[in-house]
Amino acid sequence: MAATMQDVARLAGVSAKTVSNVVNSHPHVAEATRLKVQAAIDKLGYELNVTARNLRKGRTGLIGLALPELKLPYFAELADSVMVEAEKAGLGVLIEQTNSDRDREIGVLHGQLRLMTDGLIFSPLALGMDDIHMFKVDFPLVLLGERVFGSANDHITMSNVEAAKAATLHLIAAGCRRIALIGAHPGEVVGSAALREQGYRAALQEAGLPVDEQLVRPSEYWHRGTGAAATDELIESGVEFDALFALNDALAMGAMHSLHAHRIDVPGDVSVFGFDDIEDAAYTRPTLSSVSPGRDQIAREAVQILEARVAEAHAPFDQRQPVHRIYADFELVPRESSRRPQVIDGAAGAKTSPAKLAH
Amino acid sequence: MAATMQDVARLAGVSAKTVSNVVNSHPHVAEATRLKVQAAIDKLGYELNVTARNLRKGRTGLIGLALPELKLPYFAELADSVMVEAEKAGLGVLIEQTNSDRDREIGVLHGQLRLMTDGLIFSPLALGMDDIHMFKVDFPLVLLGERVFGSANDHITMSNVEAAKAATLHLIAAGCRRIALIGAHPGEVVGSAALREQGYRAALQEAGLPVDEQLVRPSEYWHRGTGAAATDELIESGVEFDALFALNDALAMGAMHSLHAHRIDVPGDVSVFGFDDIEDAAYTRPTLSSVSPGRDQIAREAVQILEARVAEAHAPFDQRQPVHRIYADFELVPRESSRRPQVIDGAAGAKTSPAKLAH
DNA sequence: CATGCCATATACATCGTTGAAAGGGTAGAC
DNA sequence: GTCTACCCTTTCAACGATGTATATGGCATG
Repeated sequence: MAATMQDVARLAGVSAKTVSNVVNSHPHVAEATRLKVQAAIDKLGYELNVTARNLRKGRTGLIGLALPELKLPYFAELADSVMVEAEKAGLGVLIEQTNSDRDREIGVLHGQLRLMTDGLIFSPLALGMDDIHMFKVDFPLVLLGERVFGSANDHITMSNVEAAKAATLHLIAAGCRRIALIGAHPGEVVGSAALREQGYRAALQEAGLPVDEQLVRPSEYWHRGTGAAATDELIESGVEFDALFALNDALAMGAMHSLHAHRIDVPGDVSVFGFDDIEDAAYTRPTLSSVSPGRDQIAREAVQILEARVAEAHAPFDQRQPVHRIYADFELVPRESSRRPQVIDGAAGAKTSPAKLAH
Repeated sequence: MAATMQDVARLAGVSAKTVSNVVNSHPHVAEATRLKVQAAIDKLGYELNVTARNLRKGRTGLIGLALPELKLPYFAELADSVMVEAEKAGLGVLIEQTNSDRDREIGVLHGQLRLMTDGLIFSPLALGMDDIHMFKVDFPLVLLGERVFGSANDHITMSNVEAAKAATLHLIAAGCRRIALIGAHPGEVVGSAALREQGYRAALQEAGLPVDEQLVRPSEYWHRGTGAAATDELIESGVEFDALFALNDALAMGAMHSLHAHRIDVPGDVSVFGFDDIEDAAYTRPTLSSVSPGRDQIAREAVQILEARVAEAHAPFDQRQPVHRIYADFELVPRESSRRPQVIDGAAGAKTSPAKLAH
């Protein structure tokens, strides 16, 4: 059986509380006592029982992170960033995958695991504006993404409209005139798809270009396979286009796959722009232009806000911070896939000095 | 303040233990009582305090998963599989990233987070045979990977030698005669690199082909960037080769990037075979042949063994299971990158019916 | 010399739950 | 009518740590 503080105390000839004081580097502990206790700890191989401490303190030192799927590179990278930030704050991260499933997303808010955490960072993909009441919970909750607006939760998102507009304008500046959109969610009002499409339309309008609805291609899921399928359909429909703006990088990668299979050259015949700037983007062929969404900033703010909420959970209501609503900065990262045809030089391109387009 | 069992008990007019019995679906609870208690629970919005239960039960219901980096697709997919398995067993997963850093890997075995878990699944990349004593710990620990053999821990790995041999033989069967190896770790005796290289050499020998040491290219890290760099060097060295066997898919993707930049056609001029069969492999251009390492099986066995160890932790020593040493099955997944030149048809290839080469 | 302060250490209750053991009641067996 | 058996429920004492209040002794202050 593992040793307890009592065991250590007995061996060191002090009280359990003194052992506790040593372990927690309490200020007023005599050096001699500290050494005695430390010796006893080492001898017994004592390890603090964190569960007992948690019970006493009413906190677990863990935060939850609920996201659709770790396999999706964007979320793997987000999880990475969140874990790095959490570690700085001395917190552990309990990850839950929702698979974008409605029931699982609800489960995240009420399940067993939730009870083991002090708070939750949640990136919903299935729950939306209609479910806003579900986010009224009595534990610290920070929402990420674009599914929900106007709830009473802290919320971190990015400037989707502006970012999509900037990406589209970049394609226009490169000479593209018939820019297809891959990954639309028709009928959606909020959500990444709707907002990015909005930015796309705004850019066309600003440039005085018409929107051809045939170029707006829906795709419910944003995976490589669906991106390839949507592009196949677009090509087979016979509609002309000279650029593709994919609403995320996975779609873009699938699209490039499809273009290649149809012997359409990127960027010679068609330029491609993605969204998320996942690490893969620098290694596709050709390298993929994309929008970098400020992942680190999102993770940092999310953890910091959550931490502050956990800390104030036991404070009087009137001392609490107002609800945060944060828009993370973005950057355009142009790479080979969106070069003007005449500028192609075939060189392998890593991230080129990105146009900083701070919000 | 959150309600406790006492509060519920008072409201329902029963004892706290009865509330506990209801919450835990204890067999002998009168239906009337159950309803009374349930009503009180609903009315108060009572939620079980998991920490208190954990303290009482001496278990946390969490397992640790220590891996190098979630951003590496292989580990993201592994984490996914582990979480799915853990959920089936009613366990949560606390992920820690080591970044292949020695101190961090040691920290994983002794840090704060470890104390919050019932056991650990650990895939070390920095610690090796010299550190075998470190794995002698008094909590359930399942090791993954090829860094350590012969320790007294449960250990799950794959048949690296056989898998690498099969992949190399596949290239040979496709007509390749000068097969370069990317990602070697010279001097290493165990570890994925050493074992896979061993399989590579075995295949060449079996086919009666000589090993040209100039074709064995080292690369300490197995990332896309290093794969590209190693391939650049290989090309610039002027050594002839007609195939590349990359020791993981990231290296392979980097290699294909480099080959493309040098206008070398895959598989026309050079065939490429990777290792790990990450999801990306089906979407590279050309699609990447790879070895599928039985990730799901690894995850399943790891969680099941760990769970069994946790369960028997309080059992007498003589009733414990012997140490497990499991070799997961693998499969070859040939795709476009290793087709014989004359067989190329340019079609987009998803996972083609893979040659099952069970171990 | 009395007073108060500070550093140090302790005793005790407590966080919220559950296992063990025991109590009360009803029903069927003899 | 008593006994046994079983169902349902309760009481009590943990699990292992820490906050609060308190005790002790030394030292400085007035």
